[in-house]
Amino acid sequence: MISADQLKRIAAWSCELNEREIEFARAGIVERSYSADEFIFMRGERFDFWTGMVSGLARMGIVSRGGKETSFTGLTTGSWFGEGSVLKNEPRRYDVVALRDTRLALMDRSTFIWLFENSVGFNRFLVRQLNERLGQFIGLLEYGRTLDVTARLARSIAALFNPILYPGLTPHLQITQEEIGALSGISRQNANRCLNQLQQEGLLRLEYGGVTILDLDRLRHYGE
DNA sequence: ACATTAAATTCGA
DNA sequence: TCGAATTTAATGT
Repeated sequence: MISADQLKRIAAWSCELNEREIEFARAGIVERSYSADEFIFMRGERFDFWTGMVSGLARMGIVSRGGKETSFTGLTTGSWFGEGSVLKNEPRRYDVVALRDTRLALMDRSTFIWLFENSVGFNRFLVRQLNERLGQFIGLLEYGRTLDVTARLARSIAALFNPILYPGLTPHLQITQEEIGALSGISRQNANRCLNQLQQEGLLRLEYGGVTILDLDRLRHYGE
C-alpha cells in the first residue's frame, strides 16, 4: 500500500482515475528494490504483478539458448509494463533485468483486473499504451537487418523518450554510455563512437554520465 | 586495453 | 563545514 501522493508521483495514468479508483489502485501497490544486474523476472516465470519503474533503469529482452542477448527496449522512470502477461494470466515471454539499482512499484493482479473492469480512465490509458508499444515493436522488425549500428543506437535512445510510454521525461537523461550500449546491444566502445557521431550531427548532446536529446524526431527516424 | 577526465568521497583543519 | 587530496567511475581513442 502506498500513499495517494506517492501514486500521483510514480504513475502518470493515475490522473485519469477518479477518487474511488485511486483508493483501489494505491491499496494494491507495493514497492520493491532491485540491485544492479538482478533479474526482475525471467522468461517463462509467473510474475503476477503489473509493474512501474519508480527509479532506476532496466532492460527488457530475451537471452537465447546460446547466451545471445536481444534487447527489446529499455525501461526508465515512469514506465509501466507487463500488462500483456497479467491480462492473459500467462507466464512472462521475456526477461527484465535491472541495469542499475532500481525501485519498482508492483500492482497485484486482482487490483489490475478490477481497474480494467471498472475504470474508464484506466482503459483509455491501457489502449494508448498498448497501441504505442505495438508501434514500437513494429519498428523493431526492420531493426537488425537494415539498420547500421548508429541507427540502432539512435532508435533505442529515441524509444526511451516516447512520451506515452515514458511520461514526464525531460530531454535530459542520466545514463552512462555503457548502459546505452547494453540497451542497444552493442559494446561500450561502439556506443561511444555512435554517440559522438550523433552529437556531431546535432541530434543530442553528451554530458558526463548523461545525454540531452536535441532532436527527438530525427533520432527516431535516423537511417531511413 | 589503456590514458584521460569528471565526479564522489575522505580527511584534516 | 570547507576545500584539498584521494579514490572511483565514465569517457575517448
